[in-house]
Order: sequence, then C-alpha cells, then structure tokens
Amino acid sequence: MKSVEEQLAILKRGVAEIVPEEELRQKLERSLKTGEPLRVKLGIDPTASDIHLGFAVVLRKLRQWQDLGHTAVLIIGDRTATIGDPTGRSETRPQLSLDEVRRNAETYNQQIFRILDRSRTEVRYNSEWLDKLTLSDLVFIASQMTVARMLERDDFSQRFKNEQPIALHEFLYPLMQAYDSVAVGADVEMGGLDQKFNILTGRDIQRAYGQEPQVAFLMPLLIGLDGVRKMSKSFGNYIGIAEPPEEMFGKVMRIPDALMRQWFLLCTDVPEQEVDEILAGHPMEAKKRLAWEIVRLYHGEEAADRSRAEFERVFQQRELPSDIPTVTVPRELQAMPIADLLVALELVPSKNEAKRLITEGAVELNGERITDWRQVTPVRTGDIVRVGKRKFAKLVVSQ
RNA sequence: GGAGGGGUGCCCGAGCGGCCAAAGGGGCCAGGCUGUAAACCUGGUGGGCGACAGCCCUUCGGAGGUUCGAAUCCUCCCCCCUCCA
Repeated sequence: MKSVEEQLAILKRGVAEIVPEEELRQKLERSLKTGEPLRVKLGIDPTASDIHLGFAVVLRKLRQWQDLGHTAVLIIGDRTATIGDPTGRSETRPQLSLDEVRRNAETYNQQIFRILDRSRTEVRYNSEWLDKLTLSDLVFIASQMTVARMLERDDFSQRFKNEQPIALHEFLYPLMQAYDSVAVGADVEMGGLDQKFNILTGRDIQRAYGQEPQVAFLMPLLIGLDGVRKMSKSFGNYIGIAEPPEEMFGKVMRIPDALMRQWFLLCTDVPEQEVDEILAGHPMEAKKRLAWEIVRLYHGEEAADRSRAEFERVFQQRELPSDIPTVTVPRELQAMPIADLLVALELVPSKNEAKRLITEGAVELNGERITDWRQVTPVRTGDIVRVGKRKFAKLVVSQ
C-alpha cells in the first residue's frame, strides 16, 4: 500500500474541495495502520440512462481510490430518485417510479464499469434501508436539520425568491442521502461540488447516529460543450462516454479553448506538467491531443487514431467522411424536388425546414450547392447529399 | 379558509378585441470569417400548399360562451405564487 502522502498526491489531482482535509489524512493513516480499506461512498440517482464526461470525472476519481486499495460503495438511489434531488434545480424534479429507475440503472451498470473496477465495488440499492425507515426514524432524522439551513441553499433560496414552488418532499432528499451514509458506514463521500450540502448533511446525520462523520470529497463540475454551464444531460451540452469515437472526437474539438485545461485535468490522465507544455503550443494541436486522450480512454488507442485522421480529413482537408451512412431512395422518388427528397429521406424533419436550409445554402448534392428547393435533379446511386456541416448521406436508388 | 397576483412559442418575457404565428432577449440551426474553437457579422427558428407575392391549418393552462372577428371579453374548471390565518 502506498504511503499517506503518496495517496493524497494522487487523490488531490483536480479535486475541488476536501472537507475537512485533516480528517481525511487521519482516516488514511488509520487505514494504513490497520490495513482496513476506507469505505468510499458514491451515490447515483439513475435519472437518465447515459453517463457523460462530467459524471465520469467523479467516477474516475473513485476508480483511483479503488486502485489505492480502498472500497468503492456505489449506491444506486432507486428510492431517492423517486424523491428527486433538488440540487441546482430551478424547479421540482419529476419523481421517477421505481420501475423507471431500475431500468435506467441497468444501462448505468453497463456503462459504469467501463470506469470502475467491478471486483472492488460494493453495489447497494438504497431502497434496501430507506424503505424500512419508520415515521419515528424519519422524524428523528428531520429534527437534525433546520428550515433556515435548508433555505440557505442557493437553489432553494433562488426558487423562493423567484416565487418558484418548493415542494416539502424536496427537503427530504438531502436527509435521505445522508442516511445512506449511516446505512453503509461511509468514511468518505464523493460527489460533484454541487453535492456539498447533501454530503455535509451526511456528516450531521452520521453524528446523530453516533458514527464518525464522513469526509466530503468534492470534484469540480465539468463545464459542458457550451463553455458556460456545467455538463448535464438536460442542457444538451454533454458527451456520453458510450458515444462513438468520431462523435466524441468531433465534440471535443468544438469546445471553447478556455476549457482545455480543466478538461485535461479532469478527463484525462495526462500529468499536469505535460498539460502545461501542451497548452503552450498551438491551441488546435492541444485540442486534438485532448480529444485523442479522451477517445483513447473509452475506445482505445486505435479508435483514437482513427477519429483523429477522420477529423483531419473531413474538416481540415474538407474531404468526405470515410464512412457515410447510406439512405435508400425508392425508385419513384428518384426525380422529385430536392426539398421533398430531403424530407422523404428523413434528412430534415419538415419541408419548411428543408426549404430554409436550401435557401441558406446549407445543402449540397455531390459537392454542389443547391439554391432552389424546387430543383429537380434525378439522383443516382452513389450521389452524396450534405446538409449543414456535419450531415452526410450516400444515396442508393432501390431497384 | 380569506385577500391579491399569475399561467403566452424550446426557455425568459411583451401583448390585453382585428394590423398576432404573436415584440424583445436567450438558446438552437444555417451562412460568412476561422483552427468545424471562442468572439464577431448576416439570416432563420410551428406545419402544409405555392412562381420571390400569397393562401390554408394548428398554437397563447383546459372546457364552453359572447362577437363579423379572441392570446386579448365572460363562465366554469385545473395549476402556480404572495400575504393573512
């Protein structure tokens, strides 16, 4: 086992906050002495099915804990998801049914172990203990928290100020998450910076149950593709870890330059010093390296090389992608106004949209811009249609 | 339970009888410029028909009603917020 200092050095890379850091050191020391691994908790509510790079930041950190010999306690919040985490929300979260949650959890499980080490992960569902709580348990837990503290939270106070409704059950969420820590006896709880309140509440509730409080281990929130807001499915500014390599590469290339440093530190294993060297060079080269590193992590080196070559071909050399999806054109549609053709082939959602795009010069047939949506050009097998920057289709006329 | 305010397009928000498919902003899409970055400039942003004009259909919480005509007025219902209890 590595020394406490070595462990801390690894763990602290990219971290946002450790509260309180001194307690973490003590726990690590004790663990080293007794040989007893720390129990590092991570709670996830399977509210969506895909895991994105932002969440991967926390997962990757948890993986580091595992590699240092500690135990990851992964809590699937099947019960808490039916409450809905109010963190950062400007409105009440939809409450999911237990069924939906379990279905999402399936997908999660498949993706999550692309990052975590399955053999060193203890997976628990929190309905296991939350559903056993009695009313008097709940009253006891709730009595540990005050309304004032709850309302201090930025998300709640914002909503209160903006006259947005806050449902009473939303107050229960942090308390239940906190009780999870009691149930599994967590030494450390991981989470994004936005989880600070919830995780600190865990300390209070653990204390109330006579347990040693956990340490809050908080990772920064990864900024999403828009360069402004945190990466999140609901903002649509994310990259899923299961996305195809080329897609991933292309999306990384579209992030604002200013994000590169954070992304390098949080999404790759490139040593900090090397990151600085990379960033000192041409920004585009740096970004390609970033994209390459990320793709490699989830799809392997070969896929990373391929994506890079593809990117350079299509967007820098402006050549056609090597792999263009084919679309079958029924024979009778072979000669019809181009706008209708685009709709019929489902390359655009409506004819108005097709007209718009054509008028704007976004549509090309075999490399030639089409400007009149009424144009009737009989298409042949092998013709290439391009819509906008990134949408290509190879036509195949059916016999 | 009482009093008041409010529900508008993906989001915020103006409109309060016709000129409203609905100002303005954000987001998004496209074009330009580039490093497919950002910033910036331009245009677009319900659907359908059409020769750029123009026409038709669906939309302003829900259901009815008044009117030649309603997002705008009336009735009932649903939901949200504030204050008092």
